[in-house]
Amino acid sequence: MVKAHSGSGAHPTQNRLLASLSDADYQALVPHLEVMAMPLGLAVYESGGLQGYVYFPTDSIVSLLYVLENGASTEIAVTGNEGVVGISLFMGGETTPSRAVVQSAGQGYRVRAAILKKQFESRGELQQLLLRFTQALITQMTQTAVCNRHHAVDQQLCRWLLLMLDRLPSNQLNMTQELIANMLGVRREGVTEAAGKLQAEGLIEYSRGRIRVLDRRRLEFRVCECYAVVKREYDRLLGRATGDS
Amino acid sequence: MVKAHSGSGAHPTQNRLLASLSDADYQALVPHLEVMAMPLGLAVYESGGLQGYVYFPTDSIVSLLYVLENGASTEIAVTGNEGVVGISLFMGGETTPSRAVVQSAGQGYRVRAAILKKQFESRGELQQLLLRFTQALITQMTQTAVCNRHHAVDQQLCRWLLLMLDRLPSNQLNMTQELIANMLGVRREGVTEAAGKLQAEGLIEYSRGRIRVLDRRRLEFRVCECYAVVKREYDRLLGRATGDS
DNA sequence: AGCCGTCTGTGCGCCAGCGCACGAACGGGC
DNA sequence: GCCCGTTCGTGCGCTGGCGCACAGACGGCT
Repeated sequence: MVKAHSGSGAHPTQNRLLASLSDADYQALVPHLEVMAMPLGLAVYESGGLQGYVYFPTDSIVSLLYVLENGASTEIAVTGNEGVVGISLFMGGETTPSRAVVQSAGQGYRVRAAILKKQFESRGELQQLLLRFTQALITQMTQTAVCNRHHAVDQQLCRWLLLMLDRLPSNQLNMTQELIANMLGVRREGVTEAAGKLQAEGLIEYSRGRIRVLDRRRLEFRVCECYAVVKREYDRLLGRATGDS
Repeated sequence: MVKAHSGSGAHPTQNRLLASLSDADYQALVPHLEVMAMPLGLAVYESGGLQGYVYFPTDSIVSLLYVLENGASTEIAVTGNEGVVGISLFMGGETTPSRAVVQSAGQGYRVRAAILKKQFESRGELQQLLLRFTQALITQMTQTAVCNRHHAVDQQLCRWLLLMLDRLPSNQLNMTQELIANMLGVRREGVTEAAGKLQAEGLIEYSRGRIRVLDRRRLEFRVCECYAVVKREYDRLLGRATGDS
């Protein structure tokens, strides 16, 4: 059952949430962690569907997104190695009306929901950690709502790029403009235009689904306030981040 | 200390969250509840501010809203007698970067955060209830984000009216178009136009900050899917609602 | 080398919502 | 009953993003 040390040297502490557990909580959870490949596009949860696992990304990134009846979609939040996917499984609702899709391929760990839930209910510290993460996630969601309403596409793109970058080992992300458009809930052409601006300014460089961030500093200068608000809350609630400015 | 029976016959069970507590939890909490007037515009929480109380509205309604640096604002979610205001106080973060403002005057109860938190940590059932409520709130927030992005102002107005209606004893709400505009994060003129449409269709009737809903059924027919999604989640997670179609 | 599917750039017309600037209508206070 | 502040209606021009349509450009595959 202990499969925590297989594959390419993956280790549970690569997920910062797991890493900040107390020794007791950590030891209790580790035997139930399974390493898992998270390929691009994998739907970790479906809207309203019952899934039995909770996921801890290490070098992968998962988007929570909502798909409308007419097919239009919007990303609600994004989770990488700083968090956990599937909060509804310990919040008591079992499911949510949104999807969770792997946006950046990599690895992660998963635990059976029942096991995590049991530990959630018994161990105070694990619970507090998960709840604080949930609150951070809420901040990200609300800020997304506000940003959707008030800010222009190119600023939203900046925000999104920085969110991804914070959760990525390198400064390169594999993502077509079409996909980004789905995330931001805008037209693909809108992304082309916004990305064109950023490229012209020398902030990024991309071709055919491969984006490299050249100047993170200036990206942070160009982004709307929303990014900093979210970042600050994550740092405050979960401790200082790594891939940082 | 027992101030639960003062004023105009207010009773804790008028808040549905309190009403659905087990007898033990309820009895433990009641001595610490204080009746409280919730006048229009009262800022129950300020962004980032430390407030010592958690609030349970009875016939009042509180908006969670986010104010941008330039003064523009957007409502994130709305809470009435079905819930509680101040989740960050038991989620572990103590505060959030958003405001909470009374949108519809009335009464409510408040408890010192420390007391609620203690019971949250000891009593399993109270905790589960609050967490399920939190998840419902998250659904409302995400749906707001999506609706902001994809739906027209008049549909959003329908959604908003229905949300308020569900939390109000009557079919009348006191709210200027200016205020509604702040909530929806749009121009006042946009609300004038949208409200004009609804009035022309005979769905509502309003004058000088007083809106009466004449035909709730048709309002539900006109609203976007977002309302039903949220409603369904609230019903699923918190039990069947009252002010219902 | 050549092909073909994917990805990106661009150019329309269109419309919703914005920002601004008034004017009208209502209603409470003296 | 009058006045004045609040609330609501309306008419601009402007812009950002949408929907559509098509052309170039890159890259993997045979």
